[in-house]
Order: sequence, then structure tokens, then C-alpha cells
Amino acid sequence: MASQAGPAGASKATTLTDVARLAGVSIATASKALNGRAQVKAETRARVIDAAERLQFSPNALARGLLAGRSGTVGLITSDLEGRFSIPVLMGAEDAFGSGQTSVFLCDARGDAIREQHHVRALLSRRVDGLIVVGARPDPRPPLAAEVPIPVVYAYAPSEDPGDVSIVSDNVGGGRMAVEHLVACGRQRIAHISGDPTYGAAHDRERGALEALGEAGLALAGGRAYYGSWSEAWGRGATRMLLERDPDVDAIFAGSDQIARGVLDALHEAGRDVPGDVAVIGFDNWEVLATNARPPLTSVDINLEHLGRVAAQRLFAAIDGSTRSGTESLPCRVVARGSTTPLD
Amino acid sequence: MASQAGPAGASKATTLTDVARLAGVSIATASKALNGRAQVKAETRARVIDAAERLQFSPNALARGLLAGRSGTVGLITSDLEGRFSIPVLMGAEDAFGSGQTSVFLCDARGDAIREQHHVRALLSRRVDGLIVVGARPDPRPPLAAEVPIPVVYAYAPSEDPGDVSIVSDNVGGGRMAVEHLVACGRQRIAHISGDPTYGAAHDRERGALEALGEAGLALAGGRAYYGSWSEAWGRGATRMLLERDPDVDAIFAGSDQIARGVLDALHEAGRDVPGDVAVIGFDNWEVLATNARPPLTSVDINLEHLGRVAAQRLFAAIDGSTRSGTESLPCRVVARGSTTPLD
DNA sequence: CACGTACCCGAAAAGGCTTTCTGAATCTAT
DNA sequence: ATAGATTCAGAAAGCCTTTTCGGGTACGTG
Repeated sequence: MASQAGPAGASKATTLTDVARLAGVSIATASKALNGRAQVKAETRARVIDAAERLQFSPNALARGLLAGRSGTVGLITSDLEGRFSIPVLMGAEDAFGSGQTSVFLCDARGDAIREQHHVRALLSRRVDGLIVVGARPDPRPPLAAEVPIPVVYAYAPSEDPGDVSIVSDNVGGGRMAVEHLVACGRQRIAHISGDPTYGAAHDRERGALEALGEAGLALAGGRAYYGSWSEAWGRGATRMLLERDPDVDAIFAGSDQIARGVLDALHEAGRDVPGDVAVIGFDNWEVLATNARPPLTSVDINLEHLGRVAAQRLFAAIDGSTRSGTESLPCRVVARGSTTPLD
Repeated sequence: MASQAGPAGASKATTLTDVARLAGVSIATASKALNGRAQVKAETRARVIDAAERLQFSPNALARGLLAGRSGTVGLITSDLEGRFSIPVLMGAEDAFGSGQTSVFLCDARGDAIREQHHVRALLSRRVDGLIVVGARPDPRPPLAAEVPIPVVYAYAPSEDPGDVSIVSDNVGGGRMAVEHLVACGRQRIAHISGDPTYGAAHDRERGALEALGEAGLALAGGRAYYGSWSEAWGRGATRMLLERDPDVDAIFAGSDQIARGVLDALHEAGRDVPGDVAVIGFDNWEVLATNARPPLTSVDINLEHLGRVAAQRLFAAIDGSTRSGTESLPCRVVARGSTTPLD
């Protein structure tokens, strides 16, 4: 009873004609019966539906799409090798596209503009109804090279063209939240260790953090934000520097969870208790890193799934004719874990 | 000059008819010219190609698929929330499907059989030419619920039905390699800390390890393999237990990179030098964990991208009528890093 | 009894492309 | 010069579905 994939070609799939024949009606009637159109007697409709089921009829979406002028598919182009960002976005999008109505082509451009271009062409040829472009890093990226005749939504990384539709997470707000959380935990001497300084998002997070600090009447511990790279090693190194410069620090806001892991490591090594002596908060809420840390890492969640859902909604709206454009920032949220337990 | 997505519907895409008209030939001739068919004079062909370019013609894959009976698409159904496994597999598959010829629908079933079923139906309706099913864990999984009329290849997790086509990584071989590597590094007292004992793959890895140990005339340090969960916390705890039971251990083979991270942590805490006193090897070669570890973690790579490539090839073969079936194991490879430097 | 009105159903066109088959024109050979 | 062989272009069928529109039946009404 295994799948009976006939060699080369398989036995023709059952078509509406087959159903109509079995039900003893015309294909037009069969179509209307199956699609819930009105002009069919209840009894006839039942007969058709029964026939369709018996034959395991599944309408040919290609033919349908050809006729309708829209395929019911969208393309999702990513450059995110790890799938760290794309998969949640994809899942959110799948959610939003009420299951079954829309399917998603996932293409990985691997950061290569040529390959991206190529995928766009292929997808256009498949008549996707829209495109979601997920960038490799949160900074603005050049818009798609080709002029495409279908709606495009940029997710995670906005398009450089403000006339495009972009959905990103609010890095400023996220930075603010991180500090507000630390302040709420009673911290006063808060430092910030971030990553690659070429990332605009990193500076956004710092800006949010500074705003929140200012409002709390505090200054950045360590004198300034520490920029380096998005690695644990940098987190460790920067923490060591920081402890030397400002031994009284009682909280560290890390620019990513990877950095936060390094921070935790270095603090541990220096004999500082977390969160007793120093509280630590990360960014991204990458579960596998955050939950396995010791102690479990509080982190700012950038809500990728939601981002995907919103991107899909905006794409849908655009497909249906909405003409809204611009960059939309989605709020982050703090997921509190053991690394920032409030002081007693 | 932004994309000019007309509200609802956009201006009709250019069709072969347009090209034919501009070139002053019939659509039949235009088709033949563009597809490299023989019966067209060189000069006519050039004229058609020129017209197609001028009009930015891109053939409607829906129409083509409708006619050809195959859509040039495949479905990839996964349940791997993180995308940890699916994305590399997808990339491998994309590679194998010589770019442009085949596009991939990616669907996430989220471990839910109902949702999986649903996706299968949707994909069938879209007339995908084949299906790749990527499991959530490496153990055998039930075959697709529905009887599908197209070829299916199971990747990462094999189907329980030996009559299906499955591509998996060779866990026994991987376990063997891990130990062989440690032995090659001069280690004699090798322990094994693995994860969730309900994972058959974990036992496969142990089996391979035991084989290699036997051939080297060694026994497992710690008396037996330690099973627990796939977490850093377990890696730490098990290491502490191990050190108590068998303080002379000079190498630890961890069942996953996450566990290995915990192992490194605990060893560090216990004052053992890695790799000086104890060498550590992980499994999966999850870059973000392995390269950021201190020291960088040697790990057994399960070659997911290759797995995806092979899966795609097998699927292609099946689509073209090949009838081969059964489970195929792909070899792993050791990626040596700082945690296992040979003893001097 | 003739006619209007619902109510159902079916014929046919459309959507864009490929392919086969036919036909016309050019060329070769006798 | 004419029969036969090539070469190239076009007409048309077909893939599968949806939808419009016209026709048929049954029924109620004047």
C-alpha cells in the first residue's frame, strides 16, 4: 500500500471531467457544485461531492491560477544562511496566509545579488502574487534590482527606498526596553556591550538604551558602549575590559545573545554572581542560547514570527490593491529569565 | 522608478502573443524560437528573441506546467521549528535542482500530523512533482498519511516503511569517527555523554563509538554511556558525575554540540584544561555553538547540505522513473578544532 | 391554454503555452 | 522543366478550470 508513483509520468491525476462523468453532470455543473456556487440543486451537489471524494479529486491549482491571473503563491527570498530569521518569518507568514490558500516558495540567495536576481526572475515566471524579502542583517538593503510588477515587502531588513514597504523590529525600542527592565530590577550602573559597529541596528539599540538611561537619570557604566563583533569571544573580552574600567557595574546590556553568553562566561570567571552582583540581558532571544545559559538568559525578543505575520498581511493588502508604503517598526518584548532576577 | 504594482491586478504581463506580434510571426513560431526548437530560420529566431527581450517576456510557468503535466516544483515539508536542519537541506536541494529549473515550496508542519496532511494536500493540488520530508528528529517516522501519487524522499528522518526512499546521516559511522579521532589524538580513557535516550540515533552513535573503542582495545570510561537530555545543563551535570566516577578520563565524546558546551563548561569549572587534560568532541557541528566555544569545539559534521543535495537527486531520479528504494546512509566527517588538539 | 418566472444545468470561451500536423515555398536532381 | 526532397512558418488542438450566458423544465397565473 505504499505510494504508487508510476514510473515517469504516473497515471494521470483525476480531473474535473472525471468527476463530472461519474456524477453524470457537465464539468460546469461539477465546478459550481464543488465551489459552492449557487446554481446547483442540493441533491446534484451532493452527488458531485461524493464523486469527487470517491475519485480523490484535487483541483489543479495551475489551471485555476492560469485562469484567475493569480497563482495563490508568494516567494520568500532570504539570505540568511542559518535560517535563524527566515524560518520564524516563514512560519508567521504561513499563519497569516490562512493555511491552504497560499503557498510559499522559499529561495535562499546566499547573500549574492546575482542569485537573488535569478530567483526573482524564476518566481516571476511562476507568477507569484507577491514577494517577501528577508535580509541577512537588520540594516537597510538595496531594493530588488529588477523592477517587479508585483508587490514586495521587505522584512527584518528594510529597503533603502523609503517608498517600499518594509517591516522591521524596533531596535530603538528594544534597547530602551532592555535598560528599562534593568532599571526596574533596581540596577544603577548599567553598561552596554554590543557587536559589529557597522550594524546600524546596533547603534539604534544603543540609542534606545541611552534614552532610557537618561530618563532614569543614569549614565552608561564603563563610560561608553563597547563595540566589537557578534561573538562570544568579544563578549568575554569586553566584559574583562569593562570590569577593569568600572568594577562597580551592576548590569550589562548585551547587543546579542551570543555576546551575552560571553558576558556571562567572563563574569562567572571573575567571580561575579549573576544576577546577584551583575544582571545580564541579551538581545534576540535565541532560545537555544538563552535557555541553556547559566543562569538562563533574559533577552529582548524581536518577535520574528509576528514580523512574518505582519509582513504577510501587508503583502496581502498590497496584492489586494492597498498602496500604503513606508517602514513599519514592530515592538520588541522582554523575556525575563534568571539572569536579571530583581534584587531583594 | 520604484516597482509599479498597479492596484489589484497590475497591467497584464506580456505574453507569447505579444512577442509573436512584435516579431511578426505566429505564436507557434515564437515558441519554437525561444525554446531552441529546430524548425526556425536563424534570422527569424533572432528577431523573436530580440522581441522577447524588448518586452521583458517571461514565460508563464503555470501555463507551461499545465500543458506539460509537471510543474517543475517540489514540496519540502519540515517539522523542524528552528530551521536548524531544514535550511541546509533546502540549500542542498536548491543546488541539486540546477537553479531555475525547479522551485521549492517550503511548508512547516510544526510536528503536527494534521497540518502535515493539510500541506500535502495543498502541494498535491499545486501539482508538485515530488516531495521531500524532513523530520524533526533523526529517528524513523511514520510515512505520510495520505497515499500520494508522486515520489517522496524522506531526509534526515527516515520513513518507518523500508519500501520508501530515505536519506539519513550515518550515526553509527559518526560515532565511530568521533572515537577514532580521539584515539588518533592519543586518548585512552574516553567517555560518552549523550542526550535523550529515546532517540535511536543516540544509541546508533554509541554503537559506533563502542565499535571503534573495541577495535582500539579500549573500554568506555565512566563505565557506560550517560544519557540525559540534549541540553547544556545535562552536559554539565553528567560531566561532574563522570569526573567523580572516573577522574582519569582524558576525552569526552558528547552526543551533541549543546551537550559538549556543557561539558566544556563543567571541565573548565573543575579546573581541567581542554584539550590538555581532556579532549572534547561534539556532534552536529552547529557552527554558532562550535566556533564560539572556548576552546573552539571539534565536532562531527552531519553534512546536512550534502544530505539535501542527495535527497534532491534521488527525488529527481524517482520523478524520472527510477524505482530504487530503501534507506541510504551518508557519511559524516570530523571537523577538528581546538578542543581536541593531539597530545604532544 | 398561453405565458411569465424561477430554477438548474450545459455549451463554450478564456487563460498562455507547446506540439503536431499541414501547407507553402525553396531547392535538388533527373 | 518537372518530380521529389527540404526547409520553414502557421493553424489548431489540447492541458484543466472557471464563468458567462443561453436553453430547457416545471410551475404558477391570467
